[in-house]
Amino acid sequence: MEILMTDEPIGSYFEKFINKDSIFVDKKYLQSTYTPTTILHRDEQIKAIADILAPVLKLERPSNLFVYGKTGTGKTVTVHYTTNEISKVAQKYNKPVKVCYLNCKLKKIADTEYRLIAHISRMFGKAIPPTGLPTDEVYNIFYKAIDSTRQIILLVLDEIDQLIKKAGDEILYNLTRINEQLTNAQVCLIGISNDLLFIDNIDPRIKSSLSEEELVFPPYNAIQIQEILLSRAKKAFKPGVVAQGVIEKCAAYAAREHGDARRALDLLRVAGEIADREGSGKILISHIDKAERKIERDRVLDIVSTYPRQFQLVLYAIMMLRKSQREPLYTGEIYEVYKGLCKRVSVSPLTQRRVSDILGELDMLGLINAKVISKGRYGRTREISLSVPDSTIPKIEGILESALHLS
DNA sequence: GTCAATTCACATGAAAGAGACCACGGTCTAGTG
DNA sequence: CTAGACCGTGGTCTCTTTCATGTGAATTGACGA
Repeated sequence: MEILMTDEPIGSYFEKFINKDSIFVDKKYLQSTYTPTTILHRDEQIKAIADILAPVLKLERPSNLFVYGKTGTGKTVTVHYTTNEISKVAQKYNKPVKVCYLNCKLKKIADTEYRLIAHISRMFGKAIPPTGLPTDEVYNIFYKAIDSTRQIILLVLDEIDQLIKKAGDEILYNLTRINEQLTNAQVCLIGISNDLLFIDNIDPRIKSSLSEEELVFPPYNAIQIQEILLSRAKKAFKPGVVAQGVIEKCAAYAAREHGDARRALDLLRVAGEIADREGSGKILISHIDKAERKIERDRVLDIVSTYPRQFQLVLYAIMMLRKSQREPLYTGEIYEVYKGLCKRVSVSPLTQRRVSDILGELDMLGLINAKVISKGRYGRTREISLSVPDSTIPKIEGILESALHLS
């Protein structure tokens, strides 16, 4: 959030804002929710998905499909696109094909068995309370809801690895066997996963029925990302506002991060916003650097201010300890400082077991670097260091201190 | 010097509990005709 | 007689605790050269 630095009246600021011409034509083309009309560098995959799913148009149940690939390799967008096309055609020929897309990562929507089934049922117009019903009851409602008419349902489960990690693989077992319970309707599962190893850790029976077909999305290379960026930038920005080398730099950043196109698009969009706000009529390379820092800072600050108090306490303990002591830090030390901190703010401390998990989660979030090491005779522990840029540390401290009512 | 056993300081897993939230069905109450 | 208020029961969900088991290499100490 940039702060208004001048002392002119706020009204005229807004007026300026509305009159100021932005370098954007339409930002939506750079947002990750946008599905482009043509997808670059994914022809093979589109063709493969189309081949696999085509039988739905004859009302035959296609094989279940499992899609792998790292983040930002276009899995979601490609599946979206293909299933959209299918439902368009199906509509044209009046075939009862329905596509259900669900992102399992979204909290409070589809991160447990109950919620997943409830959410799908709601898509079919059944009202299901957010909690309170037995799970098999919800299944019954679900069966009734979809089995009432003859139809084929393409159930797309995005980030399915998250769901399994949190809720176990029983859901998948139930889902893969769902067709046995149905007389009219048929369900085809399309699983999308970021985690390439995930399928190896589930029950082999489920594995074989879920991944009747598999499809791997390779990362984009830098050139491909450039082309993608270019095609989106053409629509999103006014002509000529993107300086030489900007696209290339964005692509290079993203290619470094295993070819994550989403990241590249975010970077470009934020760079555009910054350029806009600075009143510079062009996006320069320096804006990309600023954008990268801003994205990271916003992400970190968001986590720090929204996560539960116990997480904040652990993080604050790490930051305190870091001042008096050289990194790396170890779990035991942090726990001691944490306990002291709890006493100070009169919060009952958690067990070390729990704190250990919290440290693991902070690591996953990328706020700290935690590596399990063995110090031989002196035990096994996590070696921990803070992994946020130094420039944001004072801000984090500020947020934590006010959130925890420390002085 | 070499080798296996020991040992530390946690990590990691599994299970179960606490407390918040919620639906459902039954009972009670007050208002209505 | 009926709509709504008010329980009790039984369910989910998240965060935790409890108990149990695992683990990797520095250290130790026995052994043989």
